[in-house]
Amino acid sequence: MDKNLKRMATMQRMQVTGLELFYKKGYYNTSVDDILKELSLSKGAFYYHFSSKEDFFIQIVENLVVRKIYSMLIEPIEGHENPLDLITNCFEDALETAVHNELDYGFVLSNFINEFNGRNPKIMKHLSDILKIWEVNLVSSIQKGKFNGHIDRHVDAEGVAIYLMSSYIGIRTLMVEMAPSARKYRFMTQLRQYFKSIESKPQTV
Amino acid sequence: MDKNLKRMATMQRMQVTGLELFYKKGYYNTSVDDILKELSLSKGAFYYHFSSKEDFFIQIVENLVVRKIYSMLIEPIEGHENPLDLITNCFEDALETAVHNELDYGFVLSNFINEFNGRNPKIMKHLSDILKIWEVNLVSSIQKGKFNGHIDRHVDAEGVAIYLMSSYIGIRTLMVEMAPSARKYRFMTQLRQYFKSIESKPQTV
DNA sequence: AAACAAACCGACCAAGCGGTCGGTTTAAGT
DNA sequence: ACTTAAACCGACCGCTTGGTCGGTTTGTTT
Repeated sequence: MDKNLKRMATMQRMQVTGLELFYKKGYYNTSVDDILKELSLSKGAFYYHFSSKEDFFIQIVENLVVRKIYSMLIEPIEGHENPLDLITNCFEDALETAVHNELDYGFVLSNFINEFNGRNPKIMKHLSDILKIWEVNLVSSIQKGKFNGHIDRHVDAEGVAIYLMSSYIGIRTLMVEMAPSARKYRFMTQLRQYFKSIESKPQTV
Repeated sequence: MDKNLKRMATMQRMQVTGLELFYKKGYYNTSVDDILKELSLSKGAFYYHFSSKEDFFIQIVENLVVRKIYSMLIEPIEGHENPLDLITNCFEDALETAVHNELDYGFVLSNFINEFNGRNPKIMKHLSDILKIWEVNLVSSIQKGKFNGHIDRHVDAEGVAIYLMSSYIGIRTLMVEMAPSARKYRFMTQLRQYFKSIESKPQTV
């Protein structure tokens, strides 16, 4: 596509373009030829590097999707500040990125989970693992917040994590469907409202 | 399948089976022949009743999906009681149904939105319409709650609706992926926490 | 029983799919 | 210059897909 991508190893280029198209059109609705056409490469090149379409996809998940989730949703909440602020900013940034991406097709991870759920257990396993990592990091962040006095000691960290993940997955679906900017704003306002209700109350004991 | 379904009009049977398979395996991953095999019918019968696979799907959405959303998510919140209670019970029931369905593949509507988003605008329009109906009903329910003194006058009804829809869509995705019962419980607990934060405070003026 | 249309059958088609394979190009080592 | 192997090409295979169509069955009307 670009001149500076010319030197990128063929395998890498295939994976990047593969993720682009799988994300845009879905796995089953994207053929190997679609990807190869985009890169002016042949079937031979593809099956020289990957043993199957499924294997190709799993490598994409392991390499590119994992990294995306880390940089967008995990690393931003890893500081020592108030977790509620970190999460608020993290979501704010992630959603803002989606708003400004005119070719947004939703949350990569939940899109794929939806597509493979009950259809391909092998791939589902890989996607579930990523989800688990996100969950674990959210939980430990919230627990840290409880310990540091930012979050009410009585709240269930697991519960908060599930609730946050749910709402994020959902808003990303809704933003794709219509009025992303307005929906993002409304979502963030309610998120702050919810956070206010679980932050530690000053008059404790 | 069942003896008592034998009298069901062929068109209806096709739609019911079609929805079953589309929901289970996805639209693109389900062939017309898959549906016909299940019913022991032929291509001729299918294309006598429907002009294309797409047309078939749209009729399924208009007939069956709409009704499902109405009975599961809209009618249960139509009473005159406290909307926060109505919505809580509505979500509780909807999620409990999912928990007890061992063959659960997530929220029909969001699954299809994910599959068709950016790929088939015509179908997307029909799905968006249903989402809009849900949103409108949630908003009016919440506004009623504000008027009747159940919900704090300062909350943004649109915002609450979007937040509720987001979280519901998300938790359905998460429940499909793992531990549905535990996740449902945690979700409902946090939902109640959130609702506590937007209910009308007794000491108002 | 003749007529007729609605409902249904199933062989068929072109196109597209994932995957294979014998052969060619490219580039580095000697 | 020769060898060797990695990288790549593209014709090809078997199979499935959505969709077509000439023909048969079924049920109702007269």
